[in-house]
Amino acid sequence: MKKGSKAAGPDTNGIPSDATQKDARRSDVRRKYDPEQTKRNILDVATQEFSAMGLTGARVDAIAERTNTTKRMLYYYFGSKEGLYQAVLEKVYGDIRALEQDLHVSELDPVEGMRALVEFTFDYHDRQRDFVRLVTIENINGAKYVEQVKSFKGRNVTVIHTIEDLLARGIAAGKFRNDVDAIDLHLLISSLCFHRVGNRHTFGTAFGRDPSHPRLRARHRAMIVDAVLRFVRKED
Amino acid sequence: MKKGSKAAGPDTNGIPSDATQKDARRSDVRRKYDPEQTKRNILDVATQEFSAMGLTGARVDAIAERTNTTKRMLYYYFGSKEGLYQAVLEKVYGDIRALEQDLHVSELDPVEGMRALVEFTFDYHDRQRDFVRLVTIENINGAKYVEQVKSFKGRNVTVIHTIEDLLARGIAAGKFRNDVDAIDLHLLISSLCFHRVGNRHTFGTAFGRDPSHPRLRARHRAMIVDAVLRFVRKED
Amino acid sequence: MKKGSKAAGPDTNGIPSDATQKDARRSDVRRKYDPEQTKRNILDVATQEFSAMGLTGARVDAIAERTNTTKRMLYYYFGSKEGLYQAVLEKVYGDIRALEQDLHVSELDPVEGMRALVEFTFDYHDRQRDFVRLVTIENINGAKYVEQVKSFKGRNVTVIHTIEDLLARGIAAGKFRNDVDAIDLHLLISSLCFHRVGNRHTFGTAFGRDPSHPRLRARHRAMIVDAVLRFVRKED
Amino acid sequence: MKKGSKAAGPDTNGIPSDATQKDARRSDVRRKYDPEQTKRNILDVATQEFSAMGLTGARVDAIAERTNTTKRMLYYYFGSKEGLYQAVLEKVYGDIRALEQDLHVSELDPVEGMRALVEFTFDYHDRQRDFVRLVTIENINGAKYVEQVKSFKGRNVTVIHTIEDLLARGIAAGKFRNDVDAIDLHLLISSLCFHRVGNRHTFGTAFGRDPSHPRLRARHRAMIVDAVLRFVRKED
DNA sequence: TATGAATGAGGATTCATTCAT
DNA sequence: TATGAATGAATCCTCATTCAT
Repeated sequence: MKKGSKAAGPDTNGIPSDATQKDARRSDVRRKYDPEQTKRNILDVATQEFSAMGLTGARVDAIAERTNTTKRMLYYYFGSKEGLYQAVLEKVYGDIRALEQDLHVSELDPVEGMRALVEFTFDYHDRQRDFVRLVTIENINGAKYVEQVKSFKGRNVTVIHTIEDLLARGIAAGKFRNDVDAIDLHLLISSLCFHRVGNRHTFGTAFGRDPSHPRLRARHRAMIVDAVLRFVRKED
Repeated sequence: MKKGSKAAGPDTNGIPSDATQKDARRSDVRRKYDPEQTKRNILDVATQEFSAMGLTGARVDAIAERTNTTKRMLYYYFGSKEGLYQAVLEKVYGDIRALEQDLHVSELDPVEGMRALVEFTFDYHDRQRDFVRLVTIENINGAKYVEQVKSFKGRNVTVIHTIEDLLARGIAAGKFRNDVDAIDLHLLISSLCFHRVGNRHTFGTAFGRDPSHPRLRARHRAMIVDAVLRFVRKED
Repeated sequence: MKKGSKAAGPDTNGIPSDATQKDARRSDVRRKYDPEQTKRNILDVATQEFSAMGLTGARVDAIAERTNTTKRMLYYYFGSKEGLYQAVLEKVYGDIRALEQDLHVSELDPVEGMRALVEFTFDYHDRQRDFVRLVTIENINGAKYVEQVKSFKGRNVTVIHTIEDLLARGIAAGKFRNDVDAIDLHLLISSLCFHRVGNRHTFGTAFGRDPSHPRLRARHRAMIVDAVLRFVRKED
Repeated sequence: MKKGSKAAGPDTNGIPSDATQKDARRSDVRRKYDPEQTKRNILDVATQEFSAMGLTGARVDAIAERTNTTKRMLYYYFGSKEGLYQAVLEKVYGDIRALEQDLHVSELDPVEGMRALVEFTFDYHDRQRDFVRLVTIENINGAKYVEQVKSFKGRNVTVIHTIEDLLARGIAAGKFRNDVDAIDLHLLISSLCFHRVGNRHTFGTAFGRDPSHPRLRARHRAMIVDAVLRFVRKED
């Protein structure tokens, strides 16, 4: 009984993975030799498998099987299972970074900007489960692989700058307290957005509530925004 | 050469694991056949290995090697790798439950009680990394095994009761707002306490800060208490 | 078409290998659990395969197949293909060393002692083709593995001592010249005994003569003894 | 990571290989399509790889990588790995043959001629390590491929003729004994010249002496000449 | 209760070679 | 003539588990 070769894996339970195969086929013409497509296809399937099964749990055979190509190509392009895993991390971190470009928080008033940032963070984690899971998996690996991902550090620097800017403007406007560290605040926001996604299975089992249910989701979103704004607000 | 047989594993980086082997030898007399001791010994080693490597990453051979006994005994007592993993979960959830008994929050004033609860939750997660890791791992497994752990559901019910009591008394005392759901609040507290431990590796890599450093630890503790209290406080 | 799984391999052409399987079965009772026998059996088969195919050419599957046990045991006892190869080297060097003990050259008159040493060296190389081949293979590997073989260095020291003793006594007796270095002489003797075995295939192809044919063998033996004695003899 | 792709391989330890790549580029004009140059380039690289790693140990990918062209060309010109190996043998045997033309032993007095022949043989083996290694490798292959090399047999016939001529003239001059077989003598000379090169790694490991060191080299050369002359000399 | 030996099924990786352009 | 992409068949190795004592 090959565990990894079944269609889904433990975590996907019905909800389609973020990495859709649609992308891999977007060109109308299905050319036979298309390295970019081949790589993308492998990467998408691998993202699913690694995020569903972890690094050790993932099966190279299972990945290859769901690919349009063969196992050999996986090694041809990515060298090893670990190389493929790293490429997945790279892609996933690149994706979130690209999205964050569109958030023009600096143009908003500090309170609204903070709200927008939290909502974006919330929405991103809520939707990009693969991302959340891969981060979780990296922490089990002791962040061994993410260290080598170029887009990783850069991404975090950007976020901190955004938060620093918001805090500074909020303080200047007399809205925010002046004793909050930007990195600490980022940790706080991340915690709130990450945990309910990453640990939703134990949460669901414990309380019979699926935190990804739309109603709960909306409530959590509001709660988290509220909690963050209360936290940074200057009290008289 | 053998990956799993090295003393530590990816996550322990210097800090001794919670499951010390000392416990397994606490009786002065080393009797020749002591099933209970044997089982405890296996369980302690397994806790380290599973929490360090994950379910799929853990190696039965590696566990057996660091045990005072042989691999056969592991199967004799726990039936299979999964059985052993489940026994580890069972033990770990039992431990936290035992500790929570000592928290007599109901005897404190609601604000102080809330502070005490948050601090307890913070300290527990901060110290019991194995617990945090195993919860993480369970979420990668889709909470498949924790569902069968008896002490699991009970534990959560207790926590919610504690929070409901605190909220009710805080509302009655005019200190807490009355629109907070107990389970949501539990999730919020958990998020803040869990994330910084569970994801400390990626956090450390991203920001060059180790969240388990004493100074940072103290600041986080205060911040989280502050954030929770601000969140539940009734505003005029 | 599995190259390595055919009974013999390129070099054995009909002549039984030195490592007979007979040894592995010498106890009348074929016990089911006999680690020593299992190891010996694997080692014997591996000696054949490695000496016939080289380190890279040898196939672990082929070795396992001709064994009384499974491939897994090979890894159980020897860890890896390279580990097994090294164990083979160890055994083969141990064998020759054991044999050399029986040569009591020091009890003979220097000329007769030298003759005996050369004849022994000749006979050993002539018979132990596996040894010769494995040395050859090691030289292709850059002597990478033999360096770690304990019995290797010791063996060579012994030979040099023997030669030094013979030379000294021969010089004292006015029979040998006094300008011969022992290691150089050892190299000379080895060259003559080794080459005709190690390179007998190209030699056979080139001249249509099989140097292992009994008649040729005897002539070579006499020639080599003659050449060595002429080389060391003191001329008037 | 890729074993075979490193510049050298196990045996070259610092000393440049005989098959320099310079040759492949000797024409000033680098024409775009130059089949001869491409072939020569492949052959040179292949000589290095095969002589360093053996037939099974050599990697087609490694060869292709160090080539100015692609793997496909390798198959285009040589058909298969074995075909390429055979072409390398062919080239290497052609080289030695060409050199031997320059030795005009027949014009020398028999003793001097014999000395010249031995010195030439010594020098050739000493310098052409690739040749020595490839012969060694062929013997591991059971001389399977060299049999099909045209220049092979011819070369050997020539050498024997030379030796026969020297012996005959030496006997006629009363300098050489008359009971030496030309092929046996060739074997003896080859042994002495070949062994110290082919087995220099195990020799070096065993005695801490590198036989290719200039001082040792000179001494060996003299010793071998001496040994051969003593062997053929007519005694009174 | 305890143990070293043994194993089948699977798992990652590499190989020489061929295809489409 | 030349090339990057693609591949099936091995090849080495590991895993959780069971057997015989």
